[in-house]
Amino acid sequence: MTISGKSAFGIGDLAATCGCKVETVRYYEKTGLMPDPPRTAGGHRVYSLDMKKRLVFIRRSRELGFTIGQVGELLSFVDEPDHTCGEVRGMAMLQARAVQEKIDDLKRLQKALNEMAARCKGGRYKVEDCPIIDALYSGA
Amino acid sequence: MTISGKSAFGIGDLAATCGCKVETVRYYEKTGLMPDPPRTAGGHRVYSLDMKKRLVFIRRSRELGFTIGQVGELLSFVDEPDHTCGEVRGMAMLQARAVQEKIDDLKRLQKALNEMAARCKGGRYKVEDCPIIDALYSGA
DNA sequence: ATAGAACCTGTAGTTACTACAGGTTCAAGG
DNA sequence: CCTTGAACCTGTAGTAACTACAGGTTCTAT
Repeated sequence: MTISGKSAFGIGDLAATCGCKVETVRYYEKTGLMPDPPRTAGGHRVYSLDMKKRLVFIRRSRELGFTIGQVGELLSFVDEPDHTCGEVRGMAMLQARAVQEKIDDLKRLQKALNEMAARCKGGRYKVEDCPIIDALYSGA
Repeated sequence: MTISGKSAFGIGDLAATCGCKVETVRYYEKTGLMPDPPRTAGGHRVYSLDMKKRLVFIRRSRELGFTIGQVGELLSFVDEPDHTCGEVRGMAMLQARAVQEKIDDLKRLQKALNEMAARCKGGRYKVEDCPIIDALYSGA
């Protein structure tokens, strides 16, 4: 709290406000996503608002399905703004398409689950007729 | 190929037609998702069409984001048809609720991705002006 | 001044695979 | 029938992205 006159906080506060674990922050540091922060005399990490922003960006990107490597790519756009907006957009759209596919698959599975629940009222079903299996088997 | 007069194949063919690795099939066997298959005199695994169906189901379920444990639950519907109707129905509906939650999460993610991608025309803007980066970066 | 919360490093565990290493079996050609 | 090389076997170790200790130090509040 005394390295900078401005807002500065420890790793615990940083993690808490960003909704992740302290260990995760250190992990991001080890993998290079987060830079080595300044330390107190005793060795405690001290973070600035910019670092908090960066961690928020990393966490949200991860939630959106980007890998650590992809987040690193995105951050390289920030750290070295030599790339176009289109490159970043391309990554997001690729991710959006994958997400849509997951949604479609899940909808089919849910339909099958509901069908099966309905069929269970009657009595026994055979494996060959199982609508769950069938829902996911189509395509191979 | 000679254990049964019907269609039977080795682990390599099974994996290939299901789009996964041989090691993955053995891993599923180790974790109990796939049953121990019959073997040739020399110890090679021999698979039937039913086993292929099961593996396809597992792979697709995993792609949908179910954990190994959850896939096991889903498969228990197939493996243990001696459950009472109420039991099976309850489990199916529980799974359906989990599926719905997944769908909701994914829809939320996709909305965010699409919104952000839409705001970015994909042109030659520099990254400082990229709305995707901006949207994620200024989240908190 | 001191209790105890928060921090430090480092290692090991988790999930769901994936990649060898070193040896055995199978199926096809000669 | 015999050989050869692809495919198989077991078992261990590595990967991503965390997560959880263990054992020790620092910070903060009373």
